[in-house]
Amino acid sequence: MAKIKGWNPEIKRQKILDSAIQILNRKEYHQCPIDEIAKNAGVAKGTVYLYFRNKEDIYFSVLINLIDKVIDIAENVQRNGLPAKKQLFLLLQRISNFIDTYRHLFLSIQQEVKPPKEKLRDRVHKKIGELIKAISVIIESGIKKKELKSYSSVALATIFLSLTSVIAHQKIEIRKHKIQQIDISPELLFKILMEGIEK
Amino acid sequence: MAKIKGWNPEIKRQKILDSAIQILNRKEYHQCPIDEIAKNAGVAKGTVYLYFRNKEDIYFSVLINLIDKVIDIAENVQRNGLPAKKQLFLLLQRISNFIDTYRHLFLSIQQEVKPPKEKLRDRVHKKIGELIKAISVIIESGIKKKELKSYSSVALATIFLSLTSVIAHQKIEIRKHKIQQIDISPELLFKILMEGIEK
Amino acid sequence: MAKIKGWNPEIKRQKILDSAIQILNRKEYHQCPIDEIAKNAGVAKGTVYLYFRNKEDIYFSVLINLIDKVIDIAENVQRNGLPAKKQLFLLLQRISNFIDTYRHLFLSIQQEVKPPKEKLRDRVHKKIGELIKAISVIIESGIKKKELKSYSSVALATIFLSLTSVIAHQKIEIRKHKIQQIDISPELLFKILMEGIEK
Amino acid sequence: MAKIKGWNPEIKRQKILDSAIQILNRKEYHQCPIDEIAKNAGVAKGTVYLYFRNKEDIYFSVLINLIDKVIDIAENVQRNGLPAKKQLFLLLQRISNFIDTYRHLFLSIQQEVKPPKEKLRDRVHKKIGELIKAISVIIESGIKKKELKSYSSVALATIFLSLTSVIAHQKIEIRKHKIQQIDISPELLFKILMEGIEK
DNA sequence: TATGAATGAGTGTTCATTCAT
DNA sequence: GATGAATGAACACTCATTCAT
Repeated sequence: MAKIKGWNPEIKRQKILDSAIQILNRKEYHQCPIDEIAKNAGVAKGTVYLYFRNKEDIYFSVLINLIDKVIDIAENVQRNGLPAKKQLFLLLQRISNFIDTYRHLFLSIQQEVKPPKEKLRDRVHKKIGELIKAISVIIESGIKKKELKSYSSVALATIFLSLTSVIAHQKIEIRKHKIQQIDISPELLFKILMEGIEK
Repeated sequence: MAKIKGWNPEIKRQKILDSAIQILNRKEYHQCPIDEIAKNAGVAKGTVYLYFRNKEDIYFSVLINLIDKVIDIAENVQRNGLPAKKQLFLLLQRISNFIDTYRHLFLSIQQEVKPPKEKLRDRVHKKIGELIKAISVIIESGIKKKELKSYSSVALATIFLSLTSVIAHQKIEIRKHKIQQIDISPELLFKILMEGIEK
Repeated sequence: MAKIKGWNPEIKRQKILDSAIQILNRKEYHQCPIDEIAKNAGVAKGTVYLYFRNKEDIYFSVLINLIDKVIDIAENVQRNGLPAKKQLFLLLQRISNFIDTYRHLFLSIQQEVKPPKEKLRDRVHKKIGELIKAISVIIESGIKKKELKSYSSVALATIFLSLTSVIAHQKIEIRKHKIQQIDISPELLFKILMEGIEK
Repeated sequence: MAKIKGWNPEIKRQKILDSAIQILNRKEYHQCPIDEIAKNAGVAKGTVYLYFRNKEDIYFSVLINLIDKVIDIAENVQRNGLPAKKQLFLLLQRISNFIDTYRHLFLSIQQEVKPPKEKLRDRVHKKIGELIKAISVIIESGIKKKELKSYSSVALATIFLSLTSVIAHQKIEIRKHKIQQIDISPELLFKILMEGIEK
């Protein structure tokens, strides 16, 4: 299947994707000319179109690539055999680290993506569904082991994910603007999620 | 042709802003030509530039306008003299209703807005700070009255706000794609926020 | 309706159209960048799009504009009250002169125009229908007055029109390549059309 | 991998040419990427460039190939020993059949081909000259045998050829648009060519 | 010979912004 | 102040052609 020597489409595709991730993490979609993504990947503009149908395809592939990474994190955590609560906390920390690198794109994932071609968007929606599934597996087991209250695990996973965006916003504020240092740590977030805020 | 006595630039500005809110709530920023916003407001393209410096100015003014509305909601709730817990629940419900109308723009508020001209963005950040402040007033009083645990009220307000985006996403999913009806109601969200999910 | 002073959309539209006619008469469609048409018309590229939907719209508008001119010729000839035969000969001569200026575009009219958006092409087809109609009016009257054999006037008009392309080819050959000076004059063509070549 | 003995570059060249004929007969020149022609011929894009200098070379080779086929038809007809008139009618019919298959390309032949590199175009012009020569041989003999009036045989051949495009247009109209079924049959065309339309 | 990945010039189109009226 | 015609920078995408393998 693969060419006998040297050339590997997957590698080059990933190279372009990585370049796109860098650029799209810095600037908004419409401020990222394909040309820049290409140059940054060390290829010509035309080459990008050998690996992606169009700009949207790149964008959504980037998002999916990123979600996949988070899914990996979740699955790894889930496999470590610790109690569900510990796993959730670990997951929060790991995602927090992940966000250190992919601040803006991470928020794009959560952000409702407005009306481009439907098919592409659905790819992302499905992926997010997978991510929520992966998180809900952890929660599910927590519920079974009576560690957690028996709410819908999917609902809880959704809420959990949404909380991570608090972290993402924090990091952006802190780094860029040094505004009001509210500092919501993963620890605090986790505590509240577990115990609530009611006295 | 003679101007009627009570001509008021603020009124026209608001007309344009309202038009922009409508359009920007439907489509993505780059798909909303100034021309469309102008026509929709019943004025000519050039007129828009008499009231706004440029397109970004419109966009951020729209966001600020919206945040102002949410601040109003928070302040109204805060003034009604009910217990803090009740107030928070009421606020969640009111924001939920608000989101019914301003789904997409509401998410744009939360979404980190990427690198346009810094000054404009800061206006939005400050406004969000005000909103969080308004919410934290409620929380603060709850803490004082021992209704709530004594975490940083700003931190709690931030988390509270971030939870509302769960609702916004719900509404979009439900309306547009009818995917997995997870149904996270304000009631559920509120319960979890109060009591946590730990058994 | 029209602006009180100075600005007249029809005049500018025609200016662009005239520019397009010049350029498209010299080179093939795909070798005529909008930019060149615009510059040649003394306007900016964007301005062209205020008067035409897109490049195809320009192209077909050019063709229609040209056919209209030929229709005018035919109608003028038809109105002069001469015998049909004389009229046909006059028409052939006038078209021959017309071709002097619009050699290439004239052939484009006759040429089947391949698969662009159907609606636009149909505009041209309808116009050609009108032209054939205008010619057939002359022929019809010739048939009525027993000057001409009673074939279908539309068929004869179609054949007549197709013969003019012989002239167009001639002119191109003569001017450009000076190949075999066959020299098929309108006179010869007309004689053959009238009397046939059979002895 | 070892080349079979009888490998013949001419055969592969023709394969590519045949592929190009198919594609170019369906779509306009600029809508026929070399890639498609190559794929359709079962070779790689690069291979095409081993047999043709560039895309234009392909195009003009296609036209020449086609004209050659028509020349063959004319020469075959000419050799059958029938009276010139019969031969001309036969030729008209055969070309009519030929057009059934090569509608669009046939019109491209007649169509003045605009300013590409001159050398290539001249090849086509020369070929058309040959075709006209082949037709004029028939006409010449008709003139000699007093079947036909003694006009310039080349001129008559040119006119004859131009009449065939009436047929080509017919076929396109009929097949594609079912517009006004004027129906100009080869029979009618031939009758008019022989006897004229004058009463 | 044959391949097909890579290139990048070329171009249609959009749209924020300006400015003469 | 209000208008909307005009502008032209910006950008996505195509595809003929090349060349290393």
